[in-house]
Amino acid sequence: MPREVREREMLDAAVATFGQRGYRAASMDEIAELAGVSKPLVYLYLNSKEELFTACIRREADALLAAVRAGVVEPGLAPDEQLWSGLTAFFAHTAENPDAWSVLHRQARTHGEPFAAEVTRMREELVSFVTGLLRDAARATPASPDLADLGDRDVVGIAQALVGAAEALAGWANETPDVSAKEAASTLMNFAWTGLGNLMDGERWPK
Amino acid sequence: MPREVREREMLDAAVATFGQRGYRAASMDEIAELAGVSKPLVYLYLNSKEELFTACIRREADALLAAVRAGVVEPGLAPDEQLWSGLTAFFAHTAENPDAWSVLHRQARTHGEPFAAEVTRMREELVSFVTGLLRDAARATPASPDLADLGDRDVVGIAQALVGAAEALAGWANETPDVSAKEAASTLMNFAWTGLGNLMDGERWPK
Amino acid sequence: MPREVREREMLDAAVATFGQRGYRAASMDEIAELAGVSKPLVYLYLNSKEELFTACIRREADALLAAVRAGVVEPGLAPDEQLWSGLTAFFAHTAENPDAWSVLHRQARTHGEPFAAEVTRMREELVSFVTGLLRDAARATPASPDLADLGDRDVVGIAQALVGAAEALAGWANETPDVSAKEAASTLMNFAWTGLGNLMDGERWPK
Amino acid sequence: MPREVREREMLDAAVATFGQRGYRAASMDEIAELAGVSKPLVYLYLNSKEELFTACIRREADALLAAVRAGVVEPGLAPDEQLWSGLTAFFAHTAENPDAWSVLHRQARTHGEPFAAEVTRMREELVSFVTGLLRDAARATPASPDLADLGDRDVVGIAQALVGAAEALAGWANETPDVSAKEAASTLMNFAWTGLGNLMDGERWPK
DNA sequence: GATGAATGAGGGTTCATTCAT
DNA sequence: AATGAATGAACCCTCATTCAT
Repeated sequence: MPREVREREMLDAAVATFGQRGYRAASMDEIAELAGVSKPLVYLYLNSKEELFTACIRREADALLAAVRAGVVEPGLAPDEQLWSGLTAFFAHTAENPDAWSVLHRQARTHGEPFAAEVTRMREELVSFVTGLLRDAARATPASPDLADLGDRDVVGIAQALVGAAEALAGWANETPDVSAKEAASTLMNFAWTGLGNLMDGERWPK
Repeated sequence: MPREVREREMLDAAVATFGQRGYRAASMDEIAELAGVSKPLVYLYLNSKEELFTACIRREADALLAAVRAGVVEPGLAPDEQLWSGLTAFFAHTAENPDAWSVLHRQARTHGEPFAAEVTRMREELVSFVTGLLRDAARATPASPDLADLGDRDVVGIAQALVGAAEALAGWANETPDVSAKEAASTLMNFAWTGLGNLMDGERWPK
Repeated sequence: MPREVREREMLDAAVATFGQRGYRAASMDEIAELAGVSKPLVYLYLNSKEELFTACIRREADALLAAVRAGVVEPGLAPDEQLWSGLTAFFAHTAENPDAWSVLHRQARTHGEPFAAEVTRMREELVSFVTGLLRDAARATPASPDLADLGDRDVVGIAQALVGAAEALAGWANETPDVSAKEAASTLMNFAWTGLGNLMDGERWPK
Repeated sequence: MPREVREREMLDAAVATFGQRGYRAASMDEIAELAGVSKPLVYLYLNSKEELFTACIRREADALLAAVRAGVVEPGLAPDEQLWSGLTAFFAHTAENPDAWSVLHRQARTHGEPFAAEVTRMREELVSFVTGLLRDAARATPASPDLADLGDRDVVGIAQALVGAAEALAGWANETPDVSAKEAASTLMNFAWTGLGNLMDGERWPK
């Protein structure tokens, strides 16, 4: 069997095992067995547990970023609709790849460097993606005094909050039966776009 | 030395060690040494690593809940101001107890049952606390058609999103220099109460 | 059983195993079994294979040096008789501790730093011990133009040769039946003190 | 590429690797890579690690013996000058082939049978070569009562000591900067031919 | 003549846990 | 109330060796 194929199978097995057991609790034995190969082959191809885990993180981070970007490509949409598209793609992807999501959201950030750095990279790309959306939206609103008086730090903070809310909802949606990606995205838009204050007054998203 | 005191010292040492190393990487040896006692004594008082970790989680979850509740007790406040108080207390507590926060937010949820259950319990109490606030607020807004048409699931989802956003901001605030609890709370209120849509239009919290 | 005793037993087992198998081929399992303890206890007391081996080398090097020095203490002897005493003690010690001798002469010098350094230290002490003897002898021979025109390097070289010859004879004596320490020492004195050129002419040591 | 050439390249690589790493630490992977061939080819030609190492030892032992014999062929020389020639050749060869010398002197004798036997064979040939020289020399000294009263065992012991001294000096010369083969040989002749007792009295070799 | 793919076996190290005192 | 001594089990990693092509 060609190396490339085997290597992908190993990564699949590793993501599943790491996602379910955690980095430390996952054993190379279990990963090898799940991949249907012997342990030495895993080492031959991926060198060490650390490199294997890093390779998992990188692959899944790239896949998630790609999924979100792909979900938002339709041009000419209003900013809130773009955001909604991205969120829907995000929730759909995490729901379809729960082990990968566990690796990224839980395991990788819990086991120190050099793993956290990989996820921080992804998170920063998501955050900058969101801040881009927000700034675009602000520019497109003529009456707006822009987001200028919020300051860069506030904007980043808000994006962090949005990503964190999305991540929490992803976990909740995965554990709650029958919550579709669209429903999760709508819930989040209600919360994040409309704002609690206006929800109180009966407003809803989409208006 | 009385048992109760020793036990608290052990839990302190355990929270610090688990928080910094993670559940698996923390060794009973290290915890015992940090607590200044011999390993068999740890076992005598706390039975096993699993029970020790569970005790840590439970103690810190209760402490965090208590801190948030204590931050909100002033009666007669407007709902948004109550929310702001609770968030401020939350951010202050997590900033002052980073190891405890690491145990609750990262470690406990990363290492499967029975630990995740403890955190889920805490999270659900936070969520129900927040939903209570929201429902109270809605009742206090006469013009509101209440939150009724949102459905229970939406309300819970929104609360989950709020808690998730708060958790993400807590992490970000801990890693970013000089972000005070009040600043984090204000950022979150801007995001969560005002809503992104209205931020675009120049609105800010507090109005 | 008290720690000190156990530790000595472990070192005994380790010297035997390292001496017979070599550093790499000796397994911690075998050493532990020969010492009658479990492997973790070996690690608890001696930390690692490397430290264990180093401890063996150090202990045996010190023991050998002490044996040689003890063999030479009689004051007032002529230099050649002092040398003969030291050599006899050396051959007796190596014959009685063949595993220790293997560790020092073969294993330690074959497995790079930091082991070789320990043996180099011992060898240098032996060499400086021998050069001391030689210089004393030269001073005590009034007619001698001293060893001055030999230069320091020649003296060290000669001492190295003597130690090397002794080491080779030790190996040969251990493998050849019924070669006593005294016989080996006498053979070496014939070679080293009398010199081949004079042996040819029928001279012998002692004259 | 013809088999013979490939095989020599493999042995070269193996001698270098074994000499530097030691028998156990050298891996077939590293040897194959250094030889520029795939691992199965090494097995095809040399069957196993053990046989490969044995082949290395045999080749280098023969080369060293040949070098010493070649250094001594000039007929009609005095016995001490013949000995000096042989030693010079020995020191020159070991200095030019440090990896080979490491294999013979250190590695081969440190890793038990069947390797030690190969070196013992070589050593015995050296010893019998030297005893031949000595006996020839004794016969050529009319006044000498021959070496008869030394007994065979003494002669062999003396030859062992000489070879051991030469080996020790070879190691010392390799580690000490700027010690030429001739200098090492002269130092050894001073020691071995003249004898320490006469060095004390100011004698030197050559007289 | 030559190799990419693959593995059984074994070694160093760590750790949660217990027993006798 | 407290500990020094000890271990079974498991984990990461390496390596000599083979097979199909």
